[in-house]
Amino acid sequence: MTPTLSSVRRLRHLSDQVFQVLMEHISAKRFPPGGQLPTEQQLAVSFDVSRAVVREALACLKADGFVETRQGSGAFVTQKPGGKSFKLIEGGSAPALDRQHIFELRAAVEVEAAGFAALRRTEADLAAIRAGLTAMTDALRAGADGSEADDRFHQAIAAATHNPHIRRLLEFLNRQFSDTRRLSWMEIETAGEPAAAKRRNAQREHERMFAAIVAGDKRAARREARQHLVRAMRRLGIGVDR
Amino acid sequence: MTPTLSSVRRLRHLSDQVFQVLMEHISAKRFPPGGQLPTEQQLAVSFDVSRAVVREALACLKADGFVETRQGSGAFVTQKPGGKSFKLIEGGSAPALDRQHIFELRAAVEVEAAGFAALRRTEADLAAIRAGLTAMTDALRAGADGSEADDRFHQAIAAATHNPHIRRLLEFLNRQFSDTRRLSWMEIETAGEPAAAKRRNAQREHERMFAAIVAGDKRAARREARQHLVRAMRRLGIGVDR
DNA sequence: AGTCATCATGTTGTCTGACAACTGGCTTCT
DNA sequence: AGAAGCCAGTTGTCAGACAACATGATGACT
Repeated sequence: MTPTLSSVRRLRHLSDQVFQVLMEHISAKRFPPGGQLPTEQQLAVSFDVSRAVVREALACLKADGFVETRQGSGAFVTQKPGGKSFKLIEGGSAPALDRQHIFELRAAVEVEAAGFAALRRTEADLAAIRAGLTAMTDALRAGADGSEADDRFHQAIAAATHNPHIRRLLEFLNRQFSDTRRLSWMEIETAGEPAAAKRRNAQREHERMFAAIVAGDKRAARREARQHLVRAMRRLGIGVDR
Repeated sequence: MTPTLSSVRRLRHLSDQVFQVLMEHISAKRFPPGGQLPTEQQLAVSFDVSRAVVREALACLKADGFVETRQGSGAFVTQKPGGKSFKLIEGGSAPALDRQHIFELRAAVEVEAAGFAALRRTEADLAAIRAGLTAMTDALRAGADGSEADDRFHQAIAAATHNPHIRRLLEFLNRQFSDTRRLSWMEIETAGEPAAAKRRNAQREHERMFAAIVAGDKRAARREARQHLVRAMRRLGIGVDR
């Protein structure tokens, strides 16, 4: 029951702790890029855990692209660590997951996505976007939660860019955002009386975005998307720099 | 030497194969979100591998946020799979890593980054950007490879946004891009005679971006950044939709 | 002496078996 | 009926062993 004991055995999974410590060492360049790590045996005795735990931690590091192993040779830090995956919450050190900064990134991509959608949309794309739009209208009329329809609308636009990376990044950011966004809608629901009015405004902005995309007007699509997102930030109570 | 043999044992590591198959099943929603996976034992006998291999594959899936395990209960698919990390090369199925689409994404973020940098840059930020600029000039004058200075210039702008997510995403995209970009510079070196002229043009665009950021003119910064990136795409021989 | 095959050693990859920690449902006792 | 405790099942961890592979040293042959 010594207090120092808890510092080692507190986190549920040993492999998580090993992962975190190794990640920290790599981030601090205590293990320099391209350098070789200690052997699994050495790490195991060093951390006082079994080799299986070390291997699991290394597997996570490999998955994130911080380490690569060569059978018979050893484990090495990647020249450009972290080159395989992008995470909002960097391993261990959480930068607060602030809504404003994430939303700014989302807006940057979404504005451009609207522009590309205007250029490249097919008839099928337009149909999908329209479907999201009408679903939103129906939800609004029924007084239901329109967030799902909102998702579909934006996802359809992302798909219309025909750029898989833009589409997948927006999916990723929305996934990270959905929890807080649900919460925000609830806040609006409870706190703000003119919730319905806000939604009607959002819907009007959606329609203007859609019109620009239908017209194939890239600049207008970007402008409308930007306006929609800026206003959405205001509606969600997120600070916005213009 | 039978051909069927290769289909099973071609990927070096068994855990990679298991990871890929499981990932495929999850992507195809054969294992639905929120659903429970078979036990490690069952997976082991099903894949005809040891439980250690299965555990390593599951560790990768956990690291990417597709699966979460509850000790004593089992392993479950996340409600929103893939919510923890964004990768350009989706697990196994490589979407060709096409330069155009990645560059489009990079441009979207970098244009917005220039805008935020114009709004938020401190004196230290301006000094860092200027340092990258002068380094580029020196490299250009010395006839050296200016790609490193170019990196520093763009990274300094990304840092000036004071938005860690935008900065880190640009770092990530540049890391993915650096290999192909180095190649592209070489192509320019060999194929195009007016390589020096192209670099001078790029440098002029950089200076205009910098001037807009110094002036704190968000719209001008965005405009110059967009123009720079569009022209960079042309210089690199990447198709560009305007 | 120089070159090449061979081997010894060390490292990662995989297998096997076992036990600890924990969960959830079931039984059993009051 | 309600609550306590037990029990099978599952993940987490440990230990030891062997296979696959890489690398440098050793030795044989030209």
